[in-house]
Amino acid sequence: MSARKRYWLMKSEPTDFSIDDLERVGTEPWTGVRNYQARNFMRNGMQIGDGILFYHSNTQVPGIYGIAEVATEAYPDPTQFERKSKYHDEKATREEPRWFLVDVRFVRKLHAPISLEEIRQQADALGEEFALIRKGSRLSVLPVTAAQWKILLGLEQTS
DNA sequence: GCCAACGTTGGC
DNA sequence: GCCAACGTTGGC
Repeated sequence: MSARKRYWLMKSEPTDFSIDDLERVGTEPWTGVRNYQARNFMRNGMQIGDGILFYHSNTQVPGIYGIAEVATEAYPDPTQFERKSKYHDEKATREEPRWFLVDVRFVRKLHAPISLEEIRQQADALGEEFALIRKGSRLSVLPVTAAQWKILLGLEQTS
């Protein structure tokens, strides 16, 4: 018995980890999320097989560059326990981990990226609750409705 | 590089 | 519980 598939958008700086990197490795643990809202989406919301829009931030043309999917249930982010990691959290213990992640699996690259600019032009259709273009929102993991998913991928040029 | 917006920390 | 200080995000 599986619940209905959900959709998400996950941001990454391509200099740190890009859609090409994901294609190369296939599956990647989404380490380093240190925001409670984003953590909660991964820990409480995500299910294996959910769709992910892979977004490049902090780059020449910010936007959606590929599709991925949730590959595992949520589990504790191992980097919180690693003293040498920049993601180390001294308040986290293995008995009571603070940060969770899922593994993300490559599905495909888009034929052409869907730029943030194009996405903004669909603001009315996407609705006010869409966190990507909500003023001031910087969430790196955010939910996407089935309707929004359809609108966004409808912007992909297929030629 | 700038800076607005936001989240977190810590003193009180 | 308040809030100033600080750090981070991320578009531009």
